[in-house]
Amino acid sequence: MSAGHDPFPSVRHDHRACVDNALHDAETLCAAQGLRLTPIRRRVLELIWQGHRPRGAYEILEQLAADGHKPSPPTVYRALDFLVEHRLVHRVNSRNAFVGCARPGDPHPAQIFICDRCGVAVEQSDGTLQRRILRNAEGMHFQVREQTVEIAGVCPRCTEGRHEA
Amino acid sequence: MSAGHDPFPSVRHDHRACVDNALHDAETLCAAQGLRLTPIRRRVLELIWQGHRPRGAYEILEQLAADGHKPSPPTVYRALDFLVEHRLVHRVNSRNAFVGCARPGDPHPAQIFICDRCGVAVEQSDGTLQRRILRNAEGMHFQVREQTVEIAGVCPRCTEGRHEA
DNA sequence: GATGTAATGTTATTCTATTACACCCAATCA
DNA sequence: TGATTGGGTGTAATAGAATAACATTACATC
Repeated sequence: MSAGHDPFPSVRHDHRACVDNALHDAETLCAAQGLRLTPIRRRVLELIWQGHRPRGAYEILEQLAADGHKPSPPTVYRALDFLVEHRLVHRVNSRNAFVGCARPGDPHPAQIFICDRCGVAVEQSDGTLQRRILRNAEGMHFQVREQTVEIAGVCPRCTEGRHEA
Repeated sequence: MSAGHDPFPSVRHDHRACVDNALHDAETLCAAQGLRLTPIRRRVLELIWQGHRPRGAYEILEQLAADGHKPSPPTVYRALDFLVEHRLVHRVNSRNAFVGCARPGDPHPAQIFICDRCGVAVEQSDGTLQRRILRNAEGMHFQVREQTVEIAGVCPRCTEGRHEA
């Protein structure tokens, strides 16, 4: 993995470590909160972390099928609901897809940058930006429940012409 | 329409004026740019403006059916594509729906606030917020193409207990 | 009228998500 | 013990959102 473009990872980098960390974090978090990281939930999380690009529910479903037994949609959506609810993954609304959360369990809303070319998504959590949104909401007496901030464009790696998709 | 909670309109307010303005603006804009506001496009825009709540494509389709002839999905999606492309309506990604644009033709990205209870959506265009996003993107050498900023919560009218849904 | 392009019509299909109901299993308690 | 309960999963059917591919029509221009 070459340097210089962090935090944008190469779409091809070896991220066994990412997966391992994510699973470890998830186990710690679930243990701490008395949540059940069942085999299905764990496997879905693992599959999502196979890359840094958001994955659709049916894409995950196909991958689960490769394990030998193809579950039906509700099974996958239930696992995803669990993972989203407990902040282990983010839903990417602009793509109807799901991506691993960089700060599992942390309730901070994130801004997600998604590359149109390689598909890699990276999250940020800019407190200033977030406070600005809350301030604007307050200004109109709007009570915020949830924020969706997604930015599509071209990541630094792809800008340089070495499209890695 | 009672005062005190602008810019959040009542879900029940009489907005013939909103619709009329929107259609008038659209006609002006299309004339100026040599675009064709065909009957279908015009009707779809009109239906979207029937309220301040985002509408799904199939909801629009049903309403078109009431006109006597039920078009097929591509027809509606094409009209929506046109309206979105020329900034007459916004796509609300978090709902897979469409809402009238308050500043038709203006290329400024908007932040959309959507009430969970009454469904009303209001847009804002905070330059400071937007610049902050662009700055963050620059910081990671990310070239922005499109921003999605959608905030879900409860609008002032619904907060007061007089849910208007 | 012939031509080229934009717009619409039509059919089928793909992708995304949920409803409703059955079943299993482990924890709890009468 | 066994009855109950609740969470998790299995299954079938369906709803909802979006697009592909191709045919046809409308319209401006030459």
